[in-house]
Amino acid sequence: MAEGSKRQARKIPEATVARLPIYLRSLLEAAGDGLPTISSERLAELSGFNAAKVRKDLSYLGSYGTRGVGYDVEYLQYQMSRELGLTKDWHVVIAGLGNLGHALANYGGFGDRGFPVAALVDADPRVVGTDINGITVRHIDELDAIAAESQIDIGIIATPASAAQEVADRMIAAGVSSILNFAPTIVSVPAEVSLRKVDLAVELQILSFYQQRRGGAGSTSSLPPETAAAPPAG
Amino acid sequence: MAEGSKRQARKIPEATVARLPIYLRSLLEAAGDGLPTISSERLAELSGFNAAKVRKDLSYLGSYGTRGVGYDVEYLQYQMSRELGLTKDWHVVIAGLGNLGHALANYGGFGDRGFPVAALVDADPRVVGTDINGITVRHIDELDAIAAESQIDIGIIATPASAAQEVADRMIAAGVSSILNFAPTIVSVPAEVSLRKVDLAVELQILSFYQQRRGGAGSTSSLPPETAAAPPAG
DNA sequence: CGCCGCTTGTTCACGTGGTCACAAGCGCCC
DNA sequence: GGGCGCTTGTGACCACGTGAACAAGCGGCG
Ligand SMILES: NC(=O)c1ccc[n+]([C@@H]2O[C@H](COP(=O)([O-])OP(=O)(O)OC[C@H]3O[C@@H](n4cnc5c(N)ncnc54)[C@H](O)[C@@H]3O)[C@@H](O)[C@H]2O)c1
Ligand SMILES: NC(=O)c1ccc[n+]([C@@H]2O[C@H](COP(=O)([O-])OP(=O)(O)OC[C@H]3O[C@@H](n4cnc5c(N)ncnc54)[C@H](O)[C@@H]3O)[C@@H](O)[C@H]2O)c1
Repeated sequence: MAEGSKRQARKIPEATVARLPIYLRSLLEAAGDGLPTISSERLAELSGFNAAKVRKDLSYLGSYGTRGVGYDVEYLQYQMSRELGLTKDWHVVIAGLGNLGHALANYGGFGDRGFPVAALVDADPRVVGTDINGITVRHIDELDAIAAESQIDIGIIATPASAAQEVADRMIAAGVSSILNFAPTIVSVPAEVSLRKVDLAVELQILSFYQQRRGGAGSTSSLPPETAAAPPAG
Repeated sequence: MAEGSKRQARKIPEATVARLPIYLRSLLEAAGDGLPTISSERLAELSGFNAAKVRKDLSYLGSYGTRGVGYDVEYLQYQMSRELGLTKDWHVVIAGLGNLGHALANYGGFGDRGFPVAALVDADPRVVGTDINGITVRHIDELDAIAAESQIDIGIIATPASAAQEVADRMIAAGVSSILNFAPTIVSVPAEVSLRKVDLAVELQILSFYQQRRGGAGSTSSLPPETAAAPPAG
């Protein structure tokens, strides 16, 4: 790790990191339209942010733009992919093949974009052994063996909340250091493991909060157009 | 400030609003254990934040704690539910009954907690008319009629990205003012509509970024335990 | 009835993130 | 080759969110 020579040590703000994938997707769209370069203003339109933020975010990656012209779409795409670590495949394991796990396993959008599903695991003997999208579900006890067979980078938790912490612990023990949790519960992980969560119920309740504030309680169908109190439309 | 009769005018920070549902879930857990009161410290443990933040967040709701004792679990639960607008049911429509839409429609966790699925809509004639979890899928063209029959509060978009904007527009035209978007694309809505998005690909790419920074590129199985660079474990 | 320990509610200092504005720099055209 | 318009990159400023620290206040105990 003692590289030193590269001034790679730029620390990119967390908020910026979260926007990079959106920029990348917008660039893909622009490339599809055949545009050779793109301005920060146009990129802002496509990605839903404002131009100043776009420029500042991109400046963290380096000075890849040309004043008076804009950014070279293909080159910026490459640099951003590299920064996001998308030049290699990241192997994903999905734990819990119920409603949600099935949908995720059948979804083609992962493998397409550098996140191939490498394994599926469940604890239910009725599920273990079945095939989903060409992959055989194995027992979660085999997780260490699975990780030994092929590198597993990312674990997705789609089990009931009660099992989430245990599943996370097992993943970490098997060497997984990035986890995406769909179960509605708090999962604790050591500092060197990344954890992100997607929580449906939380999202709905946040929507509920702002809708109530707006007075959208349903009984009146006439909306007073004066009541502007809806922040989460960013 | 023209005082205003209600002191309801407290503006709760957006970041706090996003944590309220987590607190509420933690309170539910505490109530299940039969605890009459809970301290900010204990609530912080359960919800995964720190005690100072918990106290500050709760103070936005009002002074519902007792110094030297803590917060009355049941009362705080009630106040928080009221603030989040959970004292009434919010009717949900799901658009797009593919992989993901099916999983969502079959999921029991919504109705349980005040978000009953009131309708399902799709554009594919092969899907329209089928029953999912006891609800018949209708054509998206009927959205206005559906909204006229029964109030629809929240729309969930689970269609391909290419259809997301159009579906959102139709929902808004039908009077829906809160939308949750699962499609990986930018959707624009007027200011008086709340929009939140859940984007799987973005989450995976964020994980990829931090894992690469940590040097977890897979070829070397020996992880230098010194490289701590994994913020998203909040 | 007064003291004491415990926990809240709030204040303050700090860091992060967002917005604005503008000089620097590039390409193009005359 | 010089000027000119356009767009980047960045520095300054402001708003928001976070974390620590502490006085205020409650209940209980002697
Ligand atoms: N289905 C949805 O649309 C949806 C929406 C939001 C959140 N969620 C959350 O996602 C999670 C999964 O939801 P679901 O509807 O698919 O649930 P589900 O009950 O249909 O499936 C859960 C699966 O996990 C397996 N499992 C249980 N314990 C396990 C363990 N210890 N190790 C490995 N596998 C185990 C079960 O065998 C089952 O196959 C839940 O936490 C749920 O709250 C689901
Ligand atoms: N399946 C997953 O696990 C998953 C994960 C992440 C993101 N997503 C995203 O969620 C969305 C849905 O994914 P999916 O796998 O369910 O796709 P899918 O193709 O299986 O289903 C899409 C459904 O939407 C319907 N539809 C198409 N156009 C429509 C329109 N104009 N109005 C109403 N309905 C319409 C289709 O008939 C189909 O039933 C996609 O945008 C996808 O990228 C899915």
